[in-house]
Amino acid sequence: MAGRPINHQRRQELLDAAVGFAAEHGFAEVSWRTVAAAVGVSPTTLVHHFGTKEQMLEAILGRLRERMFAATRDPSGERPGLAAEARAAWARAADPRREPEFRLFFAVYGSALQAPQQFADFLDHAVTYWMVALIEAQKDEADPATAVRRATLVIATIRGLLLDLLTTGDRARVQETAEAFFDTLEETLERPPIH
Amino acid sequence: MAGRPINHQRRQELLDAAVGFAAEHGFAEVSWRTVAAAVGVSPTTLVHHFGTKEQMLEAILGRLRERMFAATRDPSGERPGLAAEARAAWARAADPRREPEFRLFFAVYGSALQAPQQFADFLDHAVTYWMVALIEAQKDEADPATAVRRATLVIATIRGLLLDLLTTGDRARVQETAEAFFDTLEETLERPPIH
DNA sequence: TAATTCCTTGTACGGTCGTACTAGAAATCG
DNA sequence: CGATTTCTAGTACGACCGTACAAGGAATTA
Repeated sequence: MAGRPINHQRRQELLDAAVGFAAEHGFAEVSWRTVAAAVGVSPTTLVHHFGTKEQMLEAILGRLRERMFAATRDPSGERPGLAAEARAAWARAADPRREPEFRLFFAVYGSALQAPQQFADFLDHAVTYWMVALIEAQKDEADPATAVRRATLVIATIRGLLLDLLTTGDRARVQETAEAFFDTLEETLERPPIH
Repeated sequence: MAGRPINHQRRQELLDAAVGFAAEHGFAEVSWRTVAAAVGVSPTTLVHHFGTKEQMLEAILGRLRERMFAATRDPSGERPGLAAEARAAWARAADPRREPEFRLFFAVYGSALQAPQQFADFLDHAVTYWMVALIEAQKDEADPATAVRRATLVIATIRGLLLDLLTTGDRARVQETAEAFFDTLEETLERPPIH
């Protein structure tokens, strides 16, 4: 009765390859034929696994979002303090090997047409995650309002510095700025203001 | 001898219309035919004024960059203090009416293929401008190194917050964070650290 | 007025795009 | 083995793309 089983792993392989191609050549270059040629399969094979091109783009975006979220989250699950965690997140994101990925991420980020809801959700998740981290960091004086503001500021700063890092040729300038920011963040959290 | 004079104003009109279309529909939708249909002229007319499509895209990017730089700079030329200036820059950039423009700006920002040098230069100009403003703000204790870091941080923060503003549905959260950031920036500049 | 140059338009060509259709090879179950 | 479903590949079709070419109307100078 039942025929050949569906090979889910095969789809993941093709998806990873498609993400790699998109990160390297940009979204504008993504087509059935170009991706197929780069991967080494027939265009029809990609159509068979993804359905339509829009579905393939959504799949690429979804996987890209997963990687971005994994990059900004501490994989160990430990909470050595907010400043340290922010520092680690920066170090992970500022990895030059991730540059093509982040380029593609930001390119899609600004686009109003490419699945904006997905990225809005992604951003909200990031804010929530950091807000929780911030509240846990300063356990006693947990003011939700300032925690949200600080989480928003940390995320925005890291993101803005990453944009700078992708654009400028002076990586050292951005790197030093990031370290200085984390230093002041550490001081602020260790010595909370009186008022 | 001489024939009909070149109408430079006509090109600017078409360019403005093209920028408006690109900001509204995104770069992916820009083609001779689509822009021509939106503007109300023949595709051949656009070809005549811009030459090739790549040149038209460059013209659009150049004009977009001009608007972005004008938006982040104080048109009055006065220097009421860095924090006030940063506040004004934020107010100008966070204008909801500019949202399509900024969307397009960030969409191109991350792209590695679309004239990256232009945007690298743009960023360097912005850093230089803010650095000068910072040094002038704290005239006596002018440390170039920290001035550059602070300029980088201010730019990155504003840019990151703008990205957040374009993505999230909670504008108030971002707005409050921005105001809090400018407050602390003001305090930091008025009361420089001892060390 | 005649010549010259710019502005605008229509048409046509080669190329790439997404997608549908057909068909053979591979793998699983009765 | 035979039936059934998945995987892969080839082909073809209509649509849009950027660009080149030809031609008529508009504006300026000699």
